[in-house]
Amino acid sequence: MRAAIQLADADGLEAVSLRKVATVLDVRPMRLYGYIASKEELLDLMVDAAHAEIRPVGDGWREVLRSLAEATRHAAHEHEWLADLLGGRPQLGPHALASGEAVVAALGDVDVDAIMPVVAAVNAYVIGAVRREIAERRAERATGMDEKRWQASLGPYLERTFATGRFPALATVVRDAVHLDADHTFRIGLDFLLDGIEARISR
Amino acid sequence: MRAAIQLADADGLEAVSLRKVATVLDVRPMRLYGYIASKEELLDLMVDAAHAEIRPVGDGWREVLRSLAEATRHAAHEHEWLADLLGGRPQLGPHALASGEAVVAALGDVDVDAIMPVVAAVNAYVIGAVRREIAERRAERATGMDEKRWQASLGPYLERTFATGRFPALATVVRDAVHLDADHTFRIGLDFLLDGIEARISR
DNA sequence: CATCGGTCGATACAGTGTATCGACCAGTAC
DNA sequence: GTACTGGTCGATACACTGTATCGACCGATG
Repeated sequence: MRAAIQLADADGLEAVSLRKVATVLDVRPMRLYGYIASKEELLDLMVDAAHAEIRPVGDGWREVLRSLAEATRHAAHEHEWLADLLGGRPQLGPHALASGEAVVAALGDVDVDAIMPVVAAVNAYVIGAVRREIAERRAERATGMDEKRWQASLGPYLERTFATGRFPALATVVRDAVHLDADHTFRIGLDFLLDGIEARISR
Repeated sequence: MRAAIQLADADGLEAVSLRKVATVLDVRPMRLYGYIASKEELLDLMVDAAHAEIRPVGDGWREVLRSLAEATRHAAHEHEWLADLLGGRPQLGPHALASGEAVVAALGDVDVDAIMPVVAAVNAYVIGAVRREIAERRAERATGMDEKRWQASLGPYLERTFATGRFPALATVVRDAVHLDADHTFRIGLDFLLDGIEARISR
């Protein structure tokens, strides 16, 4: 599992094959089936291992939920393959449950029936936001490693598309509105959600 | 592309191979490369085609955003493979842009600089919520097609895990709190988010 | 009718996850 | 010390993947 994470960190998720993992461990491929039942199980183990790095901290439900979100995002920045896996299968491994336990424990002052929807909503937002962010980051990297070539490559396409006049409102926003960086976008969306939660649970 | 969607609807995303698509079309595999550059491009086309079914409607920003969310979720229910692809790559195809245009156009009464973060936040929530929901649905289906066997298979594992006493808060919530169905969970999270947005943009 | 140019797709390649089953070896009985 | 037996392990094989290559073919041109 550690070997698989090593491979995924270095060359992405598609670089993880049972043969390569076995090679890293200096073992024959079929040996791995003594420990895992399938490749999917290996991926599940990788995700659970990543959850070990997600330790929400803070006082009060809002701080803890914000911490959970930031920690998850941070983990996905260190292990971009997490963005591909998060939310793809139910997470019931020990480390994932431990994260959940820490969060739920910190929500002691919240109505019991409200806890699950609140945590589910924050998790959903984080999963989606991280996926979008990593996807964009990869697309930028694919078009030449720096932002200049990215704009040079995307710009013309969008220019042409907007020039057709089929997306006037979109064109206006893209051209006129200030563009926030990834950090701000993530935090603003998270604030929307936490504000909404606060309004409802204190009702 | 339509052939690929047919295959994915029937047997899931991993059933989509260029050979099978070519067979459906009664064509030799390499012929496909006259229309697409790679399999990834085919997947992008599938996602954009799915966006054609996502047409937000309604009056006012809140109704339109809710409609966008529900329509996306509905599309993912009809095409479960969407859950695997959504958010995985930037969506710049014509139908995806058309969805964006419809949404942005309906947000005319919102401050220009607020539009992008708001739409991004709603999209992020929807992507994550849909992924989680579909993942759970698949897990249920994998353990015997009906809810009874699902609980019979998951229950013992969770019982055993909670019996260790390592996750007391989690155990309490899972045992004592009312369990919402997928529809309610989705809508409650969406309401949190829209409430939070409303509070900020009318400030 | 001959030649040329360009297109098309059969073949090949380097991989993938995993089922199968023969080889091997520790432990036992004599 | 030797013969046998049971069970484990992993080499081999299979069915499949996405896609590069390049020879064959065919329509158009001289």
